[in-house]
Amino acid sequence: MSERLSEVSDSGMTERAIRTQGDILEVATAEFAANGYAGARVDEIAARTRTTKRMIYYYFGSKEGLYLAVLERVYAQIRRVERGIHIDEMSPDEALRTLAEATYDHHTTHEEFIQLVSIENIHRAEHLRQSQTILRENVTAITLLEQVIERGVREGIFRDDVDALDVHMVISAYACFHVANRHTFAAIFDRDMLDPALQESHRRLIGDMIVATMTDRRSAGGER
Amino acid sequence: MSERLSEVSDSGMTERAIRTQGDILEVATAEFAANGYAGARVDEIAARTRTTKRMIYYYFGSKEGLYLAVLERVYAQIRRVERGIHIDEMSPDEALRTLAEATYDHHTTHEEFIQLVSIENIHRAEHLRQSQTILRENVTAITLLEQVIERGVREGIFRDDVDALDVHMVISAYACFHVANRHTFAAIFDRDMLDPALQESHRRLIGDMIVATMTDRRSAGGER
Amino acid sequence: MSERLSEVSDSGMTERAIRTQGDILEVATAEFAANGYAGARVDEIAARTRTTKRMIYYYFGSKEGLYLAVLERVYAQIRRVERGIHIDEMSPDEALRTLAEATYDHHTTHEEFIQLVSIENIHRAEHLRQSQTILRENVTAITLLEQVIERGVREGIFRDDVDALDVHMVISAYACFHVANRHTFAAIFDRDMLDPALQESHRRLIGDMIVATMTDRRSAGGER
Amino acid sequence: MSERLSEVSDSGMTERAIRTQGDILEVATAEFAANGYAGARVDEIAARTRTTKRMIYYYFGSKEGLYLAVLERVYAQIRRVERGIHIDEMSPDEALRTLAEATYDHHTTHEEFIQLVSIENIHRAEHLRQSQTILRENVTAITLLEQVIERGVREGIFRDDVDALDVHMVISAYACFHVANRHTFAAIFDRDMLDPALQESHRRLIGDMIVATMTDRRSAGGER
DNA sequence: CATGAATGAGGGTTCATTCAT
DNA sequence: GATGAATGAACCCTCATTCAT
Repeated sequence: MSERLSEVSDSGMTERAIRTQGDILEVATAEFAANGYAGARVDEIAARTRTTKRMIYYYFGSKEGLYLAVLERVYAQIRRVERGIHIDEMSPDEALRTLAEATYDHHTTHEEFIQLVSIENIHRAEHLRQSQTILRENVTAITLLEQVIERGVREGIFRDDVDALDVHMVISAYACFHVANRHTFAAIFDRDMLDPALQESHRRLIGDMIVATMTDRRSAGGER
Repeated sequence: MSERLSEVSDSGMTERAIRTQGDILEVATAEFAANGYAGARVDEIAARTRTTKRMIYYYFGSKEGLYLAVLERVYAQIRRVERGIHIDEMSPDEALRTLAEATYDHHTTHEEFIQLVSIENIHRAEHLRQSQTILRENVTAITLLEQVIERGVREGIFRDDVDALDVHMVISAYACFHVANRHTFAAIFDRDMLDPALQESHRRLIGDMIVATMTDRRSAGGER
Repeated sequence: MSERLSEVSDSGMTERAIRTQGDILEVATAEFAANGYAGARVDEIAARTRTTKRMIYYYFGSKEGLYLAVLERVYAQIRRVERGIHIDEMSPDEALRTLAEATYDHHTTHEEFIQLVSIENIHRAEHLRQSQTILRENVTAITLLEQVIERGVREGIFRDDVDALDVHMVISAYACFHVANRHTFAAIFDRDMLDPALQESHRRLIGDMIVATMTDRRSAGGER
Repeated sequence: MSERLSEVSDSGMTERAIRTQGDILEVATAEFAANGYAGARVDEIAARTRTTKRMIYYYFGSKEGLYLAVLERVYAQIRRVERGIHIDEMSPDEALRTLAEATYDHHTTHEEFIQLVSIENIHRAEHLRQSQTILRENVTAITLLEQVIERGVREGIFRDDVDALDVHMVISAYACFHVANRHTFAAIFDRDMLDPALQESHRRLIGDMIVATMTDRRSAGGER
């Protein structure tokens, strides 16, 4: 199952098979994201596809197998974005801001990814844990951050008691929240966090926060 | 439906009826939080209760009615926490840190609440929107924040381009993420964000961040 | 599951429930006997019942559960027959003949039982082994035989190198075969072993065989 | 369909085609014997074969066609055994014992044959009846028995009210039972009828029985 | 208030079989 | 001859919900 997506580029499959699978995956991604794992209907997915329900089982074995493939697909996508970021010639704080904004941009434009992550968490990540591919490839997400922070600390402009994983968490939390909690937030406060009018300032805010925090004199070191 | 909980304190119900309802709600909260709306089973809830499935329908009308009552219950709980916070004699930055930590404390100790919020978002808050009680009472959550920020801005120590809702969002995002994305984060990075060993530093970090951001000279207004 | 049938006489069930279950069991017995475990259709069983398919799952949990209940039912029936046999005042050979004929009579008039046993054997008795009730109660089937044979050996009229289980096997084999292999035998040799015209002589033959064998001078002990 | 196997020896087929068919038949025999007709899976058979599912349909037309071919194969095998028995110079009782033991030997060493016969009986021999080959060739199974019994009766040492088909039935019943009911018998009485330690005495027992019965003075003729 | 019995609609899954290449 | 892709019918099972007592 974990290998399916990579096989797509192999020649073990016909053009048509690739298209069919891709078609199913696209529809399934939307359905699972919109209704949760239990709420999604295999029948409904099949109905929105060029093919039949039977093909879903032919290619993915089960509802869970399909869900897993969907998960791998969206995680593969975010990896591609991460690989496209280049921060070699920036100052540490510039780099930090760039990384923060890249995450913000990805998450706010990939609602389905965030929804699937939420769903996965409701299920205690039990499906995610089955995918060695995802686990293996996605740890590297913080490699860039580690390098930047190390440089900032070495140059004496970053506090040294906040590690890369903490920073990643803060950035992810901020970006995720925009999408994941969009609806309850809007219902209660009547503000759509993804309103284009807010985008620029929100995009800047996460950069501000992370840079202000890492370069803050009072917080860093001292009495702690 | 939305009025049911308030009836509890009325005298239209026997002691026993109140206990039965409370019992059902407690079990239902756990079940919905653990499995999502579609994933939760009415049978399972009934089985874990002292009463029978028939009682669930007697008191709550339907699965959706029960879910709504559960939502109202957990939202009522967070309101009680908010009402208990007193920041009148603190400096704006102290107050900000206090509010941030209170949110952090609540969310990290009420996993079920966060899970239910996640679930509600997957369903585009369509249930939440049905409860006037929740909507009416929970907007007030930012009243305190508004006062603090206004004071800080007036005193010239806070930037003025970040409003109370933004600050609330940032704090909520941080606190939510710890619980909501706990499992995927742990699966990929092998770090449990709720690990007691991390609690102190994580608790401080959100205060640091919000204070550093609001008091940062470079970020506020000016050149941008 | 194993306790179901005995519960029937308890008061934990309404009259109606007992009837419903009995109805289902009767139809299911016929269906499984006629089509095998895999070949039987739950839909078909439900259709031939006063109730619906849902009730089958309500009472028996699964196709397998139903099959198991069917198995217990037919095995309970044969136990009742066995308990009704009285041979206390017969001579050993008379008793032997009586027991043989009782088995012959039961098997040839309970086609479904034999078919279910055949089916069970195709599945390596994996269901039977799950029923402690059947296993526990049906070993006693040879108690009578043991007593009779012991008496015959003691009186010196039976050979002593054939034990009760062997005799049981011989009798069962003969009686089973009439029903279990009825169709292939008829197809090839054009003789219906259950033809009423043959019944008398076939009934006597198994008695003849078992008595002749046990009392045969040449076979017993001696030169072997 | 019924003619397929005979084609094998014709030259209308390549070496390879013959091997492929044999391969399929062997696997199919095991699958049908182990799971029954409905329980056997064409996919599974194909998977255990060197060839693909398509080939099964190419050679055998359908699941039923394959099953029929399997049936013909195992019945052809037992015919070969029968043809190998020579009893011309034996006394009637010796010959009888020899035939009984031959059947016992064949059945206890051809579990799949017995299982397939059981399965066929569950389906009321409806497949068997389609194969003229099997029906035509297997009636001859009792020719030898007929001759022996006739001789015994003529010589006055055999009773004359038990015909060859009855004897065949008794012998078959005994031998079949060892294999066909092996599992339920073992489950209930904890004795494996095919235990090598029992083989010798069980092998002798059927001979004893049939000879004792046919030569028994009391049973034959007389008062009946 | 409370309980076991009952239900209809639909959900996931599987099977034998066929098509296109 | 051989292969992967595709299919429709049906199969087992489950769920929220209601009824009778």
